[in-house]
Amino acid sequence: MSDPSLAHRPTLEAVAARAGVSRATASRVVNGSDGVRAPLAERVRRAVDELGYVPNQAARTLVTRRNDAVAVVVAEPETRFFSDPFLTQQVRGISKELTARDNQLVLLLTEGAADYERVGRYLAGGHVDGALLFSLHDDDTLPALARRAGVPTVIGGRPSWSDADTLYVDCDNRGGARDAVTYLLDGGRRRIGHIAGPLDQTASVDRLEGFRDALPGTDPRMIAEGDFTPEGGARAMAALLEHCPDLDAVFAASDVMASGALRVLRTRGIKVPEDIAVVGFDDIVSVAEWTDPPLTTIRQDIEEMGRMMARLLLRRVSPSAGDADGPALSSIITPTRLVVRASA
Amino acid sequence: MSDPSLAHRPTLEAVAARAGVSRATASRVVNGSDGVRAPLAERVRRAVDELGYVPNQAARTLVTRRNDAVAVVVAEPETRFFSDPFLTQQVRGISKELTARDNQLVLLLTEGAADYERVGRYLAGGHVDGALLFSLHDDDTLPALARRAGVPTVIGGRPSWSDADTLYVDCDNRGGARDAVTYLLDGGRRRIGHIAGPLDQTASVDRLEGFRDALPGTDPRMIAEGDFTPEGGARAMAALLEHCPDLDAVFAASDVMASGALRVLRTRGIKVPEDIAVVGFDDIVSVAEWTDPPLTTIRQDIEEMGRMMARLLLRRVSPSAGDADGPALSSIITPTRLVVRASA
DNA sequence: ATCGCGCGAGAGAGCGCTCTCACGCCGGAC
DNA sequence: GTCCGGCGTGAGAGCGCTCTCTCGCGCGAT
Repeated sequence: MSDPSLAHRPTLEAVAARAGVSRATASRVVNGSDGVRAPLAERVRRAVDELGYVPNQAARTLVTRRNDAVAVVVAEPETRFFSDPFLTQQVRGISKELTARDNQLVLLLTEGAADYERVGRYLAGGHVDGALLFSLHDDDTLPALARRAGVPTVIGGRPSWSDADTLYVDCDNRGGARDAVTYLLDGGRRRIGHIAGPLDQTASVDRLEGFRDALPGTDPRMIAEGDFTPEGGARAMAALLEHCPDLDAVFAASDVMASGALRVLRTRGIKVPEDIAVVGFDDIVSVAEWTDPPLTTIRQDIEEMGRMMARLLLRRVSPSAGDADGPALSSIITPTRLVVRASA
Repeated sequence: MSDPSLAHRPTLEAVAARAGVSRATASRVVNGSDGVRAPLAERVRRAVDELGYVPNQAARTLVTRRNDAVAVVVAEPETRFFSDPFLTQQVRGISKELTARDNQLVLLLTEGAADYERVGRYLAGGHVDGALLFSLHDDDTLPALARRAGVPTVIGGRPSWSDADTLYVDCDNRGGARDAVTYLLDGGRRRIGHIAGPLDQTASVDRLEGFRDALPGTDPRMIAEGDFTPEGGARAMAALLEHCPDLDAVFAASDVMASGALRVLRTRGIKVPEDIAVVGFDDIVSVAEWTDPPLTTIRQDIEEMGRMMARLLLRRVSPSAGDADGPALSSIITPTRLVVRASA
């Protein structure tokens, strides 16, 4: 309020005056459009420097209808499931990509229905050029909201519905899970249990599918559902042990649940990996490297997934700008990689 | 881009026309200023609803010079130290407070000097009304940058310089540390070591001070410097054990370092808390509750600190708006609380 | 009945920018 | 030498909103 340095912010008009050109020409130079002769352009650039001119984004947005800003919408209740570092890393990737393309990141955290309405209004308000949607549950209304608002979106994680028009970025959950189990099988394990995530999330379902791919016809009691928390992992581990005392391996659908499982095993004096091998999923370093023993897990490049989401969205927002505009945009499934540590 | 629903966004003009009033009156109603007679106001409100009118923020900003947006600037390199959950929680608090006051959160992550320049330009560009600065190191240029840009700021964590004009929010690091050590002393521990954080951060220094308050004249070798990582905590623990084999307690300046320390103790077969008691700091639930044994620690209300930062900034931005405007704004030190779990 | 006052409403001027359009100038073709 | 075409530049019209200023109306006081 009444800040001097904000008050004397030079306008394009001032730059033009100083450079002895019209506002239109100054604008052309500032926006890098060609067709301005070198000496003039140079004069304008000097004036910009001398005055410390910075374009007023509001004025620009008002006429161009572009915000150069993207919303990242995170549905809070679900955030807990995906342990926090996951989100943080993804946001980091998004931020980098957005920055590289001169876009801003507006963070919208929601909790509860009232917030959805607020987000809907915000998106409809045309404040952002696009939105990145996170941690949706099965019948989440957020994508519909965004669509109604006419805001291009990209979703983090495969949504439960299929729709050619819906763009998302996810890792190869199924393939990764398959790899994990295959690795256990290759290591001679035969009685392999699975700690699944909540089955109303596609990631959990896909990982379970992968487990089944490698181990068809598994007794359903070898599969226990957790909730992506350590507690859930611990409970699931206990259940597994109960149904199958001679278990020799477990594949958990997340590192965090695996850490809960490890805890139960340690408490009961069961040696990992000697008695039971454990494989996680995610490779969240702060978890997987610091469990005891360190966790063998399936790595997904979380930050890169973030970058990809941002890139995809930006291309959707302005098809011409992106890379040499390929054909239709499509969802992306990133590969996973087995990272062997000590737990299996 | 050419989106239909964005294209027909109704303007205030349209609302006014539908309600049969002037644009000025419509504006008055939309902005909740009084002095519009009830029936007219009602007509305008109905028109807004029917048309689904949402004010164009860019146009509004252009004239009011207010953005209703706040930047959260996080200096990346340091982020690793404060383990991620810390930041996430704080941002959550900020987001809630901002949302409640109809402000947006623009997230700016930086890494390296080049990014600082970019952030400087952004702040100078007047895109936001204020900035929240995080994880600064000792001679960080960010605050100066923000000041030059004329953007009101609030800093997360006590900065190393003192300056009446600088507002920050931090927890009572010193008092918390003192409480931790006092608790250990009360439990009969006598040979207490300290795993400090990097001493170029005020939080580490303050916690060390608190340690010394409770245990004046401690042999310097009872203090080992870590770096807020589990590895650092582990190394520091090992060093402590070396210099003082009959240690009976450790106060670590962070939960994350404590987790590293616990690991070393477990490896060496030293029982916690029987042989050595361990107290952490932060109470990052995902860490403290899931170490083995669960960590006794000093709790700081991270989310609340985030809220306070936001509130402070908003009051600084528009002194009139805030609560019944108290006198001068001042920095805030929040209390800490000892949380007893199993490790001490 | 006249005057003045105050409140509610409208008219209109920008905020700083982009972009279309018109214009002037220079070079090449006739 | 005249004409045309095209490129480089300037003039000006808004984008959608807020806010000041003015105006008109109805009321109480004289």
